[in-house]
Amino acid sequence: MKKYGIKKVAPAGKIDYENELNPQQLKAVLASDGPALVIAGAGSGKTRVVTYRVAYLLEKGVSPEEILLLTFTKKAASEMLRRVEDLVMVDAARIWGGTFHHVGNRILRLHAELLGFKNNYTILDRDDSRVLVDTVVREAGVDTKAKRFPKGRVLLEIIGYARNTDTTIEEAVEMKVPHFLELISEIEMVAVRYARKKKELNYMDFDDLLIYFAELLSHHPEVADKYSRQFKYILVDEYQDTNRIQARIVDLLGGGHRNIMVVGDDSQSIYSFRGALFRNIRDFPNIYQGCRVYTVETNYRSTPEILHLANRILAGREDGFQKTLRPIKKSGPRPALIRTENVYEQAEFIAQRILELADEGVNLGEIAILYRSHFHSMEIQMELTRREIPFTVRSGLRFFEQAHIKDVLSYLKVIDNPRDEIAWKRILVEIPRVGVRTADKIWDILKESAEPLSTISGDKIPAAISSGARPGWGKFSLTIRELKNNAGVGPSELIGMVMDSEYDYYLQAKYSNYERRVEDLRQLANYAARYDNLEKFLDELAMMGGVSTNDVFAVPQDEMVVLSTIHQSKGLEWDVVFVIWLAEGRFPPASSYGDNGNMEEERRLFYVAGTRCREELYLTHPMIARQRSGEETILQPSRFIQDLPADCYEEWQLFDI
DNA sequence: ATTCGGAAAATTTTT
DNA sequence: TTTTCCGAAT
Repeated sequence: MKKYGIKKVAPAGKIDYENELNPQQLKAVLASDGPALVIAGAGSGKTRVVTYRVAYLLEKGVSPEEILLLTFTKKAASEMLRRVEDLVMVDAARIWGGTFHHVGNRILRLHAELLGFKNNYTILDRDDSRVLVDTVVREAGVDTKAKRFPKGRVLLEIIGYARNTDTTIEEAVEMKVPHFLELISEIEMVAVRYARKKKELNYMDFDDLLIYFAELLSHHPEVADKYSRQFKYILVDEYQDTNRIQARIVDLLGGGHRNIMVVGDDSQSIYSFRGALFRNIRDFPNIYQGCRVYTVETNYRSTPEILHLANRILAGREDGFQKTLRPIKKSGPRPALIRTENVYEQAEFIAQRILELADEGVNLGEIAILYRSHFHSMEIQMELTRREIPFTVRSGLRFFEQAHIKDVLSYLKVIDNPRDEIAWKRILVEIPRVGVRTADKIWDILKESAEPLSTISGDKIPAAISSGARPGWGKFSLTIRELKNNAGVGPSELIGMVMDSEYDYYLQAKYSNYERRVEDLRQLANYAARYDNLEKFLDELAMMGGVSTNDVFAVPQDEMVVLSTIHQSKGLEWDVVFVIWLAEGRFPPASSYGDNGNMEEERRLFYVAGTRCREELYLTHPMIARQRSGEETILQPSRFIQDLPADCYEEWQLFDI
């Protein structure tokens, strides 16, 4: 079938900036060249400022590829670029937009040899990284039994924190898990071997995409020069959540021409656990002398009642830029505080209220339930299911992190990169009668081979493994051979081949919900159809861990209540928002107490939660909760609520009818 | 020496 | 729902 592309050729209508922006926004959008900081409070049209700014630059004659737009998620970038295209007749796809990780990857793909990698490196997602760290621990012969040694997950967190904050492993351990300080030398050794192993195997984890990006720019002036010449204008969104490395990257790229505009809100910095420094935004004007500071405070999103509460959350804070959200919307109901007997009553209240709202004509898609930690959503999920209220969960295990998805992707990975140890071992141990030991043996042979995919067919491997494992191996090698012979057909078809292979029997045997998993895989194949290049497909997926099932399936969102962690709700908004589990020990969580905790960040998190809401805000907390031991404890209301003046909310009392 | 099966434990927040 | 740990089975 013939396919048509669309190119806009009509001349762009001139944008009427004065009419479409408020005075504060206008000043920021029309800012002249040079460093600029835009402090944009929640709901103040931050995205609008960024998109109009980009459109303005384009109208001025800046060409799209000269603009670098760094955002917090890939989705935010594409959304902004889409809106730019509505404003100006320019092919916005030519603008470099995405997360630091995306842009880093794009550039590293071209220059990785300069750093001792090959350009076709494989990106490790978090689970891959964990597996590799565990492998390193095993290979290093650390005695994990004598003293309790941190697990892969924990080690990764330590290593990642140290790298993202540019500090030593020792400091990271002291900060995160001080009780492991006595094992510091072993942990340091693991960190070193992990880094070495990644280089040997041509792997980059998420942190590497940032750190090697920065290293590339600082150690190779000719590369830095090339890109800082190319990107004449740099815009960074959510600058309050950048870490030291990211700030350095901005510096290295834009330090010369200084046409850097950073946008953010220091009150919404909620990622310090992964190294974000809200100092970055606070100190920006000092680092960039002559920087102009623009403040955008008019809030278009929320009612005065909600903003009053939001402003009070952060009242008395010393640090940061002074700003007060100024309402423009008409008055609405006061936020409600509901104390419930226990978690079940909390869930029942919310479900009931949602049904009432639906009766009043509120669209379910305009309702969100926000919480601090994913597991806080469990009772709610059960209650909504029981009452057949449709909902979508945007936290917890992500679509691409599910076992069967990762299995099938591993088949594709070994075709794309036959030296991918993690992917090989993952699928090898799924062969009947093959476990870790046999997988090690097979990998040793593959590793030494000049062409691993051809070695699959020889008799070298059957000779090395036990007779029990040979039949399984035979079928497996056939599948690999078939994939290899069709490597050019595109990821979607390859996924189909894996599904038709012996792997299907494995799935049936292993999982009780086989049907649903097969359906997932069909959707994955469906999704893959939009890619014709295997490497690109795998790259995107590795960095899309945060994508939920619904993003992949393109299910219409407007019919479902959204359940989300507050972190994931950043940048989004709903008419009705429930913030749940507002009890001491839950939100703020126990981990935020004490010297190593970060109570101020928790408070900002509460601020983010409240400011997601347009009309009706509900704060709930159970008064009694069952501990894991089975014991019932009385919960204190969250200090965030106790600290609020009483005029911020009204209290509702529940009674049986 | 390995694999496999069942029971127990564990889940902050994420590019 | 998944990882981890341990003893039985091959």
